Amino acid sequence: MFDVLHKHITSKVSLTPQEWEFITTQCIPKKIRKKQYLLQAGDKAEFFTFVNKGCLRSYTVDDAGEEHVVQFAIEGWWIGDLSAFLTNEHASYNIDALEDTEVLMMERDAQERIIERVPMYERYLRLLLQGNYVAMHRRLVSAISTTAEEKYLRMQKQYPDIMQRVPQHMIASYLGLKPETLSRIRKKIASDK
Amino acid sequence: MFDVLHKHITSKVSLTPQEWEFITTQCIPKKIRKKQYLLQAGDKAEFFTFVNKGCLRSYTVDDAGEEHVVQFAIEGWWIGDLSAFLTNEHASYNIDALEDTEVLMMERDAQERIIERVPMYERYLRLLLQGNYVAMHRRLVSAISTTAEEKYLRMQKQYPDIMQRVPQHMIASYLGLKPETLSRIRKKIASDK
DNA sequence: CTAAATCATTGATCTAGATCAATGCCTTTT
DNA sequence: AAAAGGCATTGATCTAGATCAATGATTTAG
Repeated sequence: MFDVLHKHITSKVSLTPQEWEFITTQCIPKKIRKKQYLLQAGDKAEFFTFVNKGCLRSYTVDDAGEEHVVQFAIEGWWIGDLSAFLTNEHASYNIDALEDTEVLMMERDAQERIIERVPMYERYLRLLLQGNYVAMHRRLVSAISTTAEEKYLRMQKQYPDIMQRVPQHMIASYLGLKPETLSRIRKKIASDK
Repeated sequence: MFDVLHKHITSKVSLTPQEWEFITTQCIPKKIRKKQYLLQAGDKAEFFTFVNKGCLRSYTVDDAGEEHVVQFAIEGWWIGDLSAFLTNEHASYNIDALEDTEVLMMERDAQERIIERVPMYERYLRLLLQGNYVAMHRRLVSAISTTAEEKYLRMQKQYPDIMQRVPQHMIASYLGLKPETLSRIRKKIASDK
């Protein structure tokens, strides 16, 4: 149940058995069926979520009603509207399940209780954020300064596992492309080699 | 000399006078003349930099020799190649001064010494990262899902101070646009109202 | 104070990717 | 197993923004 999270945390910091025990008491396990929502825009963003098994995606809906995929999360990833979680505001993203999924949910207060009791947890959070920051930076630079084809190839290289599990039109959305464009790019790449 | 940094840190966490004193011993003040480099791609990224006064920018140069502005930093901002700093690798960004600038430089080891001695500094770093993460997320979503005009208007709204200090073609680069395009957008906006 | 860069603006094209539309292929659902 | 809704693919256009080019304006250097 908690194996994946344990591995994830202890790969970054070390914990005493008591500390780990305490952390597990602060997590709420939950199962989500494919297509169900975990969070909807406008909800209070009371929790952050760790994926044990399965696949989730977060996305925004713009004024024109268009969906934009912000993040995918598979086993071993955290997902949530960090901005709303931190500022205690209403979520501006939706999160739903792309597969039947098992998660651990951690409420804001639980998070804070852990920080109080488990000193190294603060470092874990910092390291987690650092990693995400660096990854997002790469994505941003790629978004601003490369062609559609290059974006696709980079993603292929960086997240081959996700590319295989997720519908193609959602990958297009994640990259800021239209499904038709991605389809043509794939065709071109296939014929190139 | 250290006022700006002191204000910045204590706005997020509280420190004892001794702790603050220790932090100041770990900073290296430096002045940089306009157009000088603070960091060049390929350098070891040994430090992270806090801006006391003035304005810096970080940018990449792509295969075609084109510059892409990644970040601006004015008084009260940190700047550096975080990715390279964390992983102890060579920088992939350049950083140079857009005005005569005063900074405090903190080496990786100094950073770690502070974390050892000043427990709340870890939280400061986490909060700093969180804020940056949220801001970058906004930028990414805007980059992927909005028109050039909207990007410009958003930036105007979010960083009016930077917009006034920085050459227009660098703002274009930051937004992933060409200078000509930004010029036309500005013209259109001016005529709209 | 003058010459030389550097920068913003404007006009005339070009093009990557979007949009519109149609077809067939898988998944779900019944 | 049939029907239906969601997907990927392909073709025919369209368009936002890029590119190329020229002209002033403004900054910088000597």
